[in-house]
Amino acid sequence: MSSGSSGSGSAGARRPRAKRGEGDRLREEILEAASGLLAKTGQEEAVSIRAVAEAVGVTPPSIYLHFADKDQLLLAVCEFQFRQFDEFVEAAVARATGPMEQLMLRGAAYVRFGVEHPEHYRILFMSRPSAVTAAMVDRAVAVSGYDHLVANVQACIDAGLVAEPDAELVAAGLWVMVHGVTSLAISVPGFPSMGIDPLMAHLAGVYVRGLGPQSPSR
Amino acid sequence: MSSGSSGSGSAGARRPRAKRGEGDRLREEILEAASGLLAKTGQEEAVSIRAVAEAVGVTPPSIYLHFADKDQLLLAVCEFQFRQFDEFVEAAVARATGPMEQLMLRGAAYVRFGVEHPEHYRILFMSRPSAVTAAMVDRAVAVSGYDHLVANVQACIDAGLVAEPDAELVAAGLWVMVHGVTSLAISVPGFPSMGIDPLMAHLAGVYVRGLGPQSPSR
DNA sequence: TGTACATCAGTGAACGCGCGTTCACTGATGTAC
DNA sequence: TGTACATCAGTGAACGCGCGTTCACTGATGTAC
Repeated sequence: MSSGSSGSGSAGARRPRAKRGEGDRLREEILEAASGLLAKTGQEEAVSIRAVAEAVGVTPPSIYLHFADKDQLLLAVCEFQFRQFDEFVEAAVARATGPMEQLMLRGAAYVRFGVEHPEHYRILFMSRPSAVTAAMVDRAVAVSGYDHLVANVQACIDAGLVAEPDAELVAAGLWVMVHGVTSLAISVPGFPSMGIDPLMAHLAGVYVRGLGPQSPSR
Repeated sequence: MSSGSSGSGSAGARRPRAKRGEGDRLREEILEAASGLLAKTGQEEAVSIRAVAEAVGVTPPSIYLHFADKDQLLLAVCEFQFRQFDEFVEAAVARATGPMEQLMLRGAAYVRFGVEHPEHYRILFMSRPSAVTAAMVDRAVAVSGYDHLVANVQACIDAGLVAEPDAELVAAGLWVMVHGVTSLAISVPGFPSMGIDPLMAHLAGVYVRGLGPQSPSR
């Protein structure tokens, strides 16, 4: 680490300086490096200004050329993650042939993303709400997953596949289920004992039967 | 803060020294102070050796008379929380007259605890698994909630109230639901838009109908 | 074609801070004779 | 009853560290004349 001389091999090699108009390239590289750090170290605290700078191959003050302070950097990372999450889910859903199949694919993709990128998932849906993130999470949830989910549920209702008429209520319930599976799976070692797929199959079965077109409770 | 002189009023007043045999009293006070800090500040990072010491009214090195290092302190705090959580749920469940009512009360108490003590809940069920906590969470989950839940589900099955014969599977599904509601409620501002009680009622209704004694899917 | 100059991406050294932890110590409490 | 001593709860000062952030700067790239 503190080996002294010229230094080209260490952790992050010094990257070539950007050309005149390409100042924004560093911004993207910073976001990617921060995401990579998150995935690699598995700890949000590992994303420090200094660590990100080193990963990019740049000195800490350079970060401030693109982000006002650490909060703004983390917020941008969060936005970056939301975009990736949304793309992942929409890609998985694209091949569905009907609204119910789409709903199932959506849920499966949601869980898969979370389990495969636990640290990113934590940032998106498990971090403490703070003044700085509140506004953006609010917006991002609206923009990315949630509206798509509500529309998907509404399509199921319109097709007569779901008896409960309140799409928002059903969407909230479905979110609870996929989020519950995902967050327990990445937080509680050994959960679920029977494996994620059997649990998801059980939940989907129960939920579909419980919601299905036979008359609801009242 | 840095007002200088003798200092009796500041944040934590210097507490009287324990009598000869009562060294363990400080240990309890440290755990309570750490829990209090967690609840008051709403941030796990606020629980530093120095902050806890100040809250108790003692100097930082005193902590080391009772805990080998910070990890051991946090682990003990975690244990302390699990005990409180378990007591809370079992107290709420005590008044139930049948296994299904007990199950409902259990779920409601679980969610209530989490919503009322979000930081404690985060520590118990939402923190990153680490080598030091893995063993203890594993044990604590077994000891406190989970076994009780499985037994409760089994009682419902035995009473013919639930058709699915796999108690562990149903218990996992129920945990997913209450955890999903709780953790989204404390992480996503504005969730659920319809309020926790209507959402819980919806989920309970769907789940009970889906699991109920009418024939399961196959 | 050549030179002076503005721009802009990035550097290097330093700041003050709070942290976990260590170490030699102090002084009240209890015990042995 | 009195005195020397062991015990033990806790102190005070200091350590080295990594952090976010700042400031004056450098030197390559492009532009005007």
